[in-house]
Amino acid sequence: MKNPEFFPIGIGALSARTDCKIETIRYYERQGLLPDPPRSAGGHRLYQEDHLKRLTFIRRCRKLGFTMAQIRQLLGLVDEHQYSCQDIKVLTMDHVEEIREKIDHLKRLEQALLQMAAECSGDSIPSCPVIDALYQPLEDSRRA
Amino acid sequence: MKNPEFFPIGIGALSARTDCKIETIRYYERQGLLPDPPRSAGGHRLYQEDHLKRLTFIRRCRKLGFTMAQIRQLLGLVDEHQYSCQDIKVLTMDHVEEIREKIDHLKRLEQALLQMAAECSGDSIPSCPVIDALYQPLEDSRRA
DNA sequence: CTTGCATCTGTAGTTAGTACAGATAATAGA
DNA sequence: TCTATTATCTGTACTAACTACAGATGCAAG
Repeated sequence: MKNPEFFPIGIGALSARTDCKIETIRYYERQGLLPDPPRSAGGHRLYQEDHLKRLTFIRRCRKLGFTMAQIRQLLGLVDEHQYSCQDIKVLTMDHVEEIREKIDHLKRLEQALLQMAAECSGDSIPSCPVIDALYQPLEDSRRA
Repeated sequence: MKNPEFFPIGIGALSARTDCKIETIRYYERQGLLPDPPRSAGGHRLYQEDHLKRLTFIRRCRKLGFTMAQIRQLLGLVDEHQYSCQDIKVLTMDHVEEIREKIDHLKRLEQALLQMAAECSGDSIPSCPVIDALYQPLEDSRRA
C-alpha cells in the first residue's frame, strides 16, 4: 500500500491526485503552464509538492471556466509576486462578466426554441412549423 | 447593377446572402451538409435557390446553438421526407434541455467566483484570498 | 530474469470554422 | 482582343483544450 505517498511522485500519481489525465499534464508542460520537472535516470518525470499545488491551481481555474490564457495571466502575476488583491479582483470580475454574457445568450436561444416548439402540434403529421421557421431568412430573426 | 440577382449565383453571392463566409460554405460541402453543386466550365460552383434555402436553414440552426451533428440529423429527416412534427419537437426540446444545463452550470460558476471576489478587499496589498482559494484542493469545492 | 505495468515521444483526431498561399477563371475596360 | 482586376479554385495549417493512439522504452515485483 502507498497511502500518504511521499514525494517525488510519478506522473501517474500526480494525475490521480489532481483529477487530470496524464496527457493533459504533459500538455500543460508543453504550453508552459507547468515547469519542466526533473527526470529520473531513465527519463521519467519526478514531481514535488510545488508541482502538485500548481496543477491544483490550474485545474481549479479551469473548472471555474477560466481559459488557459487567463490562467497564464493569473500565474504570471503569482510567479512575479507582483500581484495585488486589486489585480486579481479585476481579472475575476472580468470573467464573471463573460459568464453573464454567455448566460444571457443562452437564455435568448432557449426562448427562441421554446417559441418555435410551442407552435408544434406534436402530431405525427409529416410537416412541422419548426422546420418552416428554420427555413426563413436570417435578417429579422427577432422580429416576433 | 445586380439587384434581385438571378440564379445560378456564385459562391460569393451565396456567401453575401447567408452571412456565411465562403470558406465555411466549402467546409459544409466537405462535411456533407450541402450537396456538391454543379460547376461552370472553369470549375466554379454554381448555386440554385435550393442551395440558398438549405444554407439558410443550416445557418439558422447554428445560430440557435445546434451542433453540426444535430443539424445533420434534422436535415436527414427533412431529406427523407420522413419527419413528423413529433420527431422535430423531440430534437428541439432535447436541445433546450442541453441549453438549460449549460445555463445552470454557468450560474454555479458565477456564484463561486462572486463568493471568492467578495472576500477580496480590493486593496493593493500583495496577497489575495482569491489566489488562496484557487490553491485549495479540488475534492470539496461545493462544500460551502 | 522475465513479466507486466508505467511512462516516454510524437502524431493525429476532436468542433466549427478561419486564414492563408499559389494557381486559375471570369469579367470589365481600353 | 488584350489586359487588369476580381472571383474562385485547391490544399494546407491554425484556433482551444484537450484526448487517443502507436511504438518504444523504464521500472519494480516475483
